[in-house]
Amino acid sequence: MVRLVVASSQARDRLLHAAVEHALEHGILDLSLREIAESIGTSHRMLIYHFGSREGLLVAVVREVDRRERERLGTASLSIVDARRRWDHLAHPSLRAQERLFFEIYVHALLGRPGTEGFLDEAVEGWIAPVRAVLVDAGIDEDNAEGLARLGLAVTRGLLLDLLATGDIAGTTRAFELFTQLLELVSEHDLGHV
Amino acid sequence: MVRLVVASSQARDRLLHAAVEHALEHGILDLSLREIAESIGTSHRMLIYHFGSREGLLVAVVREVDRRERERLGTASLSIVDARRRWDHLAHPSLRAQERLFFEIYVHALLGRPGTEGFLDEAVEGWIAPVRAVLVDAGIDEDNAEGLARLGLAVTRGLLLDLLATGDIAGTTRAFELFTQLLELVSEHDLGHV
DNA sequence: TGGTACGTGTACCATATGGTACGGTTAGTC
DNA sequence: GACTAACCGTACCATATGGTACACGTACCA
Repeated sequence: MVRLVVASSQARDRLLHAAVEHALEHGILDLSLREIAESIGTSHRMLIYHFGSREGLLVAVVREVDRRERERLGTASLSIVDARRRWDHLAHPSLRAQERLFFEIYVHALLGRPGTEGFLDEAVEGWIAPVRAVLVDAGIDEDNAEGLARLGLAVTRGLLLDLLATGDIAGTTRAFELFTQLLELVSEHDLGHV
Repeated sequence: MVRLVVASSQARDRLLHAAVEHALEHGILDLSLREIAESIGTSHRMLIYHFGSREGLLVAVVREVDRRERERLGTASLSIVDARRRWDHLAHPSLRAQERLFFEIYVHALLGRPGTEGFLDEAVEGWIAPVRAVLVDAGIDEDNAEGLARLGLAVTRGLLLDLLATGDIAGTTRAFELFTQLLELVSEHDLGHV
């Protein structure tokens, strides 16, 4: 009998967890069923069995990473107040591997590889609306909130890339604080509307 | 006889060009010697011959992409004046594939894969100094120039990622312009020194 | 007790990969 | 013309991969 819909089970969760752990350390790009299985002392046959195929596992891993990222970057953390603590939250050392994997999947999705459908929409568009709302609440001109939300996401991801590359927590924190100070100037000035 | 140092030649350039073209379209992560060779009607044996190994070719491709990126982002384009035209230059449609490949190698390097040594230093640290100089010339406070340079690079790359993901040229352009307007406010206000 | 569905391991297959052995071709040089 | 070295193609090899066939065990239920 062919398994079309994979059921959830404890064993499946264990396999998925191992796959994510493996991806966090070694990347997802050359994800190998045998390596993952070996890391928890089972056979790659199990991964095929529980996820249908390699791509099935890849989809599950992508979804899981996406879920963790969204869980971590709750809208609460997007408030523009207390920038230092917010950046510390975003850039916490224990989350480096997760962030790196996130960007890896991001690029993966840019290349249109199977298993990443919908990832980019969630990663970009899915964040603009909530950030925009937070900005408006913080007193930002509505006409500029959309652009500033986009800008804020870009700054966050750009600086996270910088941090991943250099490990310079002080420099990136300083840059992030500068950005928030710039934002504070917005409420005191008109930016002109394009 | 073993070729330790590969000489430059017309044939080698042709192979490298084909490899870069292939990477621009299909990515560099699962770079296949056979596919590249096939795309110009030769055998993968030639790539091994001219580049020593798969990794040798990968190094050459990375270097070439790095060179193109630096050639394109000359410091001239980093001036903060005429933001609209600068962004149009950065985000020119014909350069999307190149930018995507750049990010791909960036992630590649974050995972510490062979062939990407030195790439991150060039991609981040190598740009901060020139941008910083441009900012100082433009009248930015010296104490803030370093952080703003870092911020500017982050904004540029973050928005390029956004653009690659969404294709929304209008939205990203608007966000970029907002950023330059924020910068203009800097020269009129103290930012506080951390 | 017999049967059925699920879960797991072993062995295997077809394929694709990087790399090598070897032979052939061309161009330059004595 | 003969030798040499660079250049290139064909055939091959060892390996790793995703996927499949099949056998075995367990749990549940009639």
